[in-house]
Order: sequence, then C-alpha cells, then structure tokens
Amino acid sequence: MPQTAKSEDIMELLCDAGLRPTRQRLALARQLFTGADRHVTAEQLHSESLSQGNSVSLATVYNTLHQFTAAGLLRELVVDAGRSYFDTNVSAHHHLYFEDNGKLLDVSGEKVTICDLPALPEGAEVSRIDIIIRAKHGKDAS
Amino acid sequence: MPQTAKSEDIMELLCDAGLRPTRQRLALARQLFTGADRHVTAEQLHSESLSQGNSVSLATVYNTLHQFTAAGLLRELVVDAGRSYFDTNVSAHHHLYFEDNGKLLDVSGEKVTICDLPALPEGAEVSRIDIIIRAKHGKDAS
DNA sequence: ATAGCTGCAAATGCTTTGCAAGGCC
DNA sequence: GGCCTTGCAAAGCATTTGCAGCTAT
Repeated sequence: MPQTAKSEDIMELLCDAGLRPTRQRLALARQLFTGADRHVTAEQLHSESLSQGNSVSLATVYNTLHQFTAAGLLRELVVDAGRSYFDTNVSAHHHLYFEDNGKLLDVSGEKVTICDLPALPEGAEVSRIDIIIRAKHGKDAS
Repeated sequence: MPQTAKSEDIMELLCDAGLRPTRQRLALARQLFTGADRHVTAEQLHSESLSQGNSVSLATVYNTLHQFTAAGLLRELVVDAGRSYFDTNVSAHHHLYFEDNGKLLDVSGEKVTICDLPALPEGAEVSRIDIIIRAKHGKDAS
C-alpha cells in the first residue's frame, strides 16, 4: 500500500514520531515513504538524495535511518555481513534474497509456520522472527 | 552429535576437504569439531586459540574459517550487521538469538514449515533458508 | 533564545590483502 | 624443490562519533 507523497502527510509522520521536520528528514522521508515499499542501504539512499538535488551528509543519512527505525517507521534487516538494509515495510513479512545481485523481495508473513519453539528462559520473550530465503539465479545449477 | 577428538579423525576431515593438515588448521579444527556444536566468531576462536597455547594470527583464523566454510565443514551465519558467526552444525536447522547477550541456540529444522514461496524467476533456485528467532531477556517487557 | 540537528572529518571495528618467510609433500 | 600456508602490518569498508555551526519552535 503505497503512501501518498503529500508533504503534510510526511510532516505528520515525523511529528508523530517526535522528530523535528527538518529539511533533510523531510526529503529522506519523502524518498522512503512515497510509492512502493523499498529496501535500501544507507549508501543507496544517500546517493539517491544527492542525485535528486537534496544535499545530505552520509552521517545524517545513517542517523536518520536509525531514528526512523527507533520510531518504528523502518525495519533494519541483516542479510549480508557488513551491510544493513532498511525496509519500509514494517508489517510481519519475510524476505527472498538473491545472492548474486543483492535484490530483496518481500514474502508475505502468513506463508510460514513456526510449529514449536525451544523453551525460552523464564522472562524471555520473542521480539521478532526473521526469515531469509536465499536464492541464486542458477545458470550453473550444481 | 559431537565428533571425537581423535587426531586422525581431524586429519581425515581436512584431507577429505582437500586442505593440507597444517599445525594451525589441525588446532583450529580440533577446537571447532571436538565436543558439542558451537557458534563462534573469528575473534572468539582466535583468543581461544591463543589461551590454549596455539599461536595463530587473526588473519589465518579468518582464512581458515572461510576455507572450512567453502569445504562445507562450517556454515556462516549472519545475525548482526558487522559480525559473522560460524556454526559447526551444518545440518538443516535454525537459530534462536538473544539480542541482549549475543548468545545463539539451535532450533531443529523440522519445527518450521514454509507453506508457499513466491514464484522464483525461471532458472533460479533456493540455496538455503535462514530463520532467526530474536529474543530478549525482557525484564522490561513492554 | 535554546534545545535539537547537521556536516565534516576523524575514529572505530571487523575483515581482507600483499608480500616475504616458513612448512608440507 | 616447489607450491601451498602463514604472519604481520597495512589497507578497506561500512558505520559511528565529536564538535562547531545552523535551524526550527
């Protein structure tokens, strides 16, 4: 469900999250939350910003992504050691990851069943379940 | 199923993998494949080696872990951006990860069912499915 | 006015690499 | 002996941090 690109909505999004609607945050939020769901790295978002004429520093992109994540607007996603993706789809779902080109696709959350968990230590609770289906475009299917 | 610690078995393990049984590789393999299954980082394995009197350089530990992984003796495991774990359990199974202390537990592979995958592009094939159940020792269960 | 943001550049942490010396067959 | 390994230190990346200046309320 793509969100609209209306400035007031973006503005509201930030205010509701307790974040000041600064120029940089507005621009980044607009990039992230306009149109279809996205999976981006900090670097991607940064260069995209620059090429759209929004000058932001890479450090600010990192800060902003983490602030958005803390506010529940984004989900951080680890598929590869040494590279973080941020997912604009915050609902329960999983991922299909193509190892050869780094592309990510969403998999709806209902298609997976966890039947039985090992007993958790008392007081412990599951905070989240991440499922990553790794695939190859196998022209060399071994 | 813990492997035995017998030197000849470790030796065979390496030879079968096409790796020369050097002092460093034998020592690291013995640490990894003796006793119960383990989840280690390069850093952990390195300091463990040193404290056992096996001098190995960190670079060699990294190289060796990757060689073992390529040979199918280990599985690389991504739970946290910027830190790789290596799992001595290579069979189909998943993981329970405690976010507060970094501990990992195995979850047997049969307890999870994937009901339906999105259509893969033709020629593509699933290489592996990783499931990480993230938990907290919630004294502050929100 | 003031508390919060931003940008830069330097620092950090994990991992990889280049190259000379050493070890295994 | 020859080729594979090792070790060290330096390089490489992605990410974080410190601090001076700027901005939204």
